[in-house]
Amino acid sequence: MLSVGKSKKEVVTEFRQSEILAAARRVFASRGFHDSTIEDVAEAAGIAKGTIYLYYASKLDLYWAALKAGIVAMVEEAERQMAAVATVREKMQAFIASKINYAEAQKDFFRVYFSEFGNALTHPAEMQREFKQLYLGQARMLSQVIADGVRRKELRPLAPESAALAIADLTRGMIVQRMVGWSKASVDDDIQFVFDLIWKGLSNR
Amino acid sequence: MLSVGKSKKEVVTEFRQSEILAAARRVFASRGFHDSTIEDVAEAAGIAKGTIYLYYASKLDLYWAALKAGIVAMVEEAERQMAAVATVREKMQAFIASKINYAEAQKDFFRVYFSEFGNALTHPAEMQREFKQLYLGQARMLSQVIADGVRRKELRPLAPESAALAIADLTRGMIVQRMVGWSKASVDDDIQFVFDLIWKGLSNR
Amino acid sequence: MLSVGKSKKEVVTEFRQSEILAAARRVFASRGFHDSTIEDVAEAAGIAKGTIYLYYASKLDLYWAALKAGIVAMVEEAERQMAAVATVREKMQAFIASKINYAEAQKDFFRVYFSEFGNALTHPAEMQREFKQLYLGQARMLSQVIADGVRRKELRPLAPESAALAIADLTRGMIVQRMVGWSKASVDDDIQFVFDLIWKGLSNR
Amino acid sequence: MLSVGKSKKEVVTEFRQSEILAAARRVFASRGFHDSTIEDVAEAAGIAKGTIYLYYASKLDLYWAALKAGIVAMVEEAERQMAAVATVREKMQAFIASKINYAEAQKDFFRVYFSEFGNALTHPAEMQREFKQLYLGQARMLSQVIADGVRRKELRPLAPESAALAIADLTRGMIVQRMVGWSKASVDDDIQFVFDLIWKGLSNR
DNA sequence: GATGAATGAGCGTTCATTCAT
DNA sequence: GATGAATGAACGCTCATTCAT
Repeated sequence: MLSVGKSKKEVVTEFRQSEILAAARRVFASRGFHDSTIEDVAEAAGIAKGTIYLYYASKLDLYWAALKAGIVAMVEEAERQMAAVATVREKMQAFIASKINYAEAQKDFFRVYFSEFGNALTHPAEMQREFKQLYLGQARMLSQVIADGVRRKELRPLAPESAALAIADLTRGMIVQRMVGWSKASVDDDIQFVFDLIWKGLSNR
Repeated sequence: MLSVGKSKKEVVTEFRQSEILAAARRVFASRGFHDSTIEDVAEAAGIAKGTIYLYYASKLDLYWAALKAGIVAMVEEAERQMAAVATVREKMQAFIASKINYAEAQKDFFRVYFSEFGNALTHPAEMQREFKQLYLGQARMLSQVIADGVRRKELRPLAPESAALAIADLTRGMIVQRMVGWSKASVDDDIQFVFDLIWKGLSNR
Repeated sequence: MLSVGKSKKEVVTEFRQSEILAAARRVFASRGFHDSTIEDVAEAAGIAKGTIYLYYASKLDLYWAALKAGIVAMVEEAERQMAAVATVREKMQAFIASKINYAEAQKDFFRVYFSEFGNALTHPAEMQREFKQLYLGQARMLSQVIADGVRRKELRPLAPESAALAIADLTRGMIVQRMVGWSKASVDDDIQFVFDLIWKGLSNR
Repeated sequence: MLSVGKSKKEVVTEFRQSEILAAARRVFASRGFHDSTIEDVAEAAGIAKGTIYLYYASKLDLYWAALKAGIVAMVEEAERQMAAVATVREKMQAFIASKINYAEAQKDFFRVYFSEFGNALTHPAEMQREFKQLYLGQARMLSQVIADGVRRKELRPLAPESAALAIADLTRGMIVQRMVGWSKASVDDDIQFVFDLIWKGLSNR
C-alpha cells in the first residue's frame, strides 16, 4: 500500500499548525486568553504575526484549536489507558490515574483547559455547545464502564452519566489542588485518594 | 433616642456601593471580566462611568469586591445552615444543600465565581493568595466537621482537608452541571445524589 | 475719617481669595498648570473643591489670577526699590537686585511665572495680549529710567525699550540659573555680575 | 556598486520618523504639549494614531524626540557658523546671528523649545538633567570662545560660562521679542543690537 | 456660602486584523 | 507563502465643572 496521500505541502502545513498550536498553548497557559497577544504567540512560535492568520482566522479560532487539540489528545490518552485493563475497577482507576498523570505532564494545557471551563459559563452559546460536546465526550467512555459495572452489580444502581461526571469532577478538583500547590502528597497517593473515595461511594457495599 | 450610628451619608454610600456591586455582578456574570466594560457596569447601575471610580479604584478592584462580597455571603449562608443541625451527617448534607440552593438563587454570582476559579490558575500570584484564603475559608468549617466525624468513628480515617475539598469539588461540579443545563433532575435529587456518593465514600462501612 | 468701606463680607471674600491664590501658587509651582488639579488646590487651601468655583470661574481663571497677583506684587516691589534711590545707575542696580532677591524669596511664584512665559508663545491670542501688558508694565519703569539716562548722556543712545527688555532678559536668565542650580555664586555676586555686564554694555564709555 | 548601507526598510523608517517629528513639532508648537493630542499629530502627519506608537513609545517620548532633534540641529548650525569665522568678535557675532536667523526659519521649533525651557522648572528631575545637558552643550562652544577672548585680553576677565549663558539669555530674549511681535526692527538690526550690548559689556574697554 | 458626590467628555495606549510587498 | 507596518476601534481612567443639599 502506497502513501496515504499527504502532499509535501500538507505536511508542511500540518507542521506549522502544530508548532503554532504548541506556542499558543504555552502562551495562553501562562497569561490567559485575554492577556495574551497574537504577537506573543507568534514570537513563541518563531514566526511573524501575519503568518498565524494564514492558519487561523482569528485569535479565538486559534484558542479553540489549541484547546480542542489538547482535549482530543487527553481523551485519547484516557481511552488507551482504560482499554489496557480489564475490570470495571481497573478501568475507573485507569481513568483517574490517566487524567492526573496527564495533567502533571501537560500543565500548560490544563491551565488553559480549566480556565476555559470556568469561562465557558460566560461564553456565547455556540461555544458552549461545542465545549460541551468535547467535555461530555470524555465522560462517555467512563459512563459506559459505569453502566457495565452497574449491570454486573459491581456498582450500586445509579445514573451512569451523573456518576461519570462526579468522577470527572473529583479528578478535576484533585488536579487543580495539585496545580495550585495545595496538595503536597505524591501523585500516586492523590490518585489513590480519589479512587478510594469514588469506589467506596459507588461500589455495592 | 438611639442613633444606630450611620450618618445619612454613610447610608447613601453603602447603598451606592451595593447597587454598583450588584450591577457589576450581573455584568461580569454575563460577559466575563475582560469583555465587560466599566461603562457596561455603570449603565447597568444607572449611573455615570466616573461615579464608579468614586467607590472603586479600578476595574479589577470592583471585580474583586463583587467576588468577595459574594463569597462572604455564600460562606455565611453555609455556616448558618450547618449550625442549624446537629450530627455530622446532617452538617455535611447541610453544606451540600446550602451550596446548591444558593447557586440556584444566585446564578449571577456563581458564574463570576467559577469563572474566577478557572482563571485563578493564570492570575498573578498575589491574587491567587487572596482567592485561596477565601476558598479555603469555606472548606475550613467543613473539614472541622469531618475531623469530628473521624474522631467519632462515623467516618473512616482520612485527611479532613482533602475530604472537605473533595466534597466542595463534587458540589461544585453538580452546580455547574445544573447551571449549564446538563442536569435535568430536581434540586433535591441532585443534592441527594451528591450526598449519597460522598457519604458512602467517606463513612465507615 | 470713617471706614474705607469694605463690608465684612468683602473682607471675608478677599481673605478667601488670597488664601486660594496662595494655595494655587504653591500647587501650580510644584506641578505646573496641567498636572495640577483643582482638587489639589482645594486641599492645599483647606477648602472644598466647589468653593473655588465660587471665587474663580475656571481653572484657567484661577491660574491667571495667581499669576497676575504675583506679577503685580513683583512690580510693586521693584518700583519701591527703584524709588528709594536717586541715580540712573542705582535705579538700574535696584531693579536687578529687586528681581533676583524677590525670586529667591518667592521661588514658587517664579516657577509659575517662567513656565507661563514659555507657554505664552503657544497660548491663545487673548491671553498673550494680557500677559504682554503685564510683562511690558514692569519694563516700562525701567525704560523710563533708561530714557532718562540717555538724555543725561550717562548712557549711550539706544532704544530705551529694547534696553529695558535686555536687562529684564539678563536678569531673568540669572534667576533661572540660580533656580535650576547652575549658579553657585552668592546672590550679591550674581547681582553684581548682571549689573556689571549691563552697565558696561549700556553706559557711555 | 557601493551600497551606502541603508536598506530600503531603514530608509522608510527614517522617513516616517522624520515626518512624524515634523508633524509633532508643528502641533506641539501651535498648541503646547498638554493641549496637543496624539491624534492631532497623527492627523498632521497624515497617518493613523497607532502608527505613531510604532516609532515612539509614548507622547512624552515623541515630544522629547522632537525637541532633541531640533536642539541638535540648532547647535550644529551655530557650530557651523562659528567655525566659518576667525576672530573672537566674529565668532560671538556668528553665534547670535545664527540663533536669531535659525529662530526666524524654525519658528515652530523655537516655540516648543522655549515652552519647554519654561516648563523645565516644573519637570521631573530626570528630564531636567537631560535638558540641561542639551542646553549647556550649546553654551559650551560659546564659553570656549569667550575663554579664548579673555586669554587674549580682548575680553575683560570674567567667568566664561556665566558670560556664555548671558549671551544665550540675551539672544533668547530677542528671539522671543521677535516671535511675539514686540520687535519691529529688521533681523540684522536686532542682531546688531544684541551684539553691541554684549560686546560693550564684555570687551576690554 | 460651602460642600463634595455626580457627571461625562476626553485622551493615551493597546492590539486584533489587514494587505502591500 | 511569509512578513510586519499600518490601521483604528475600543477601553480604562481622569478631572474640570455642576448642583442639590
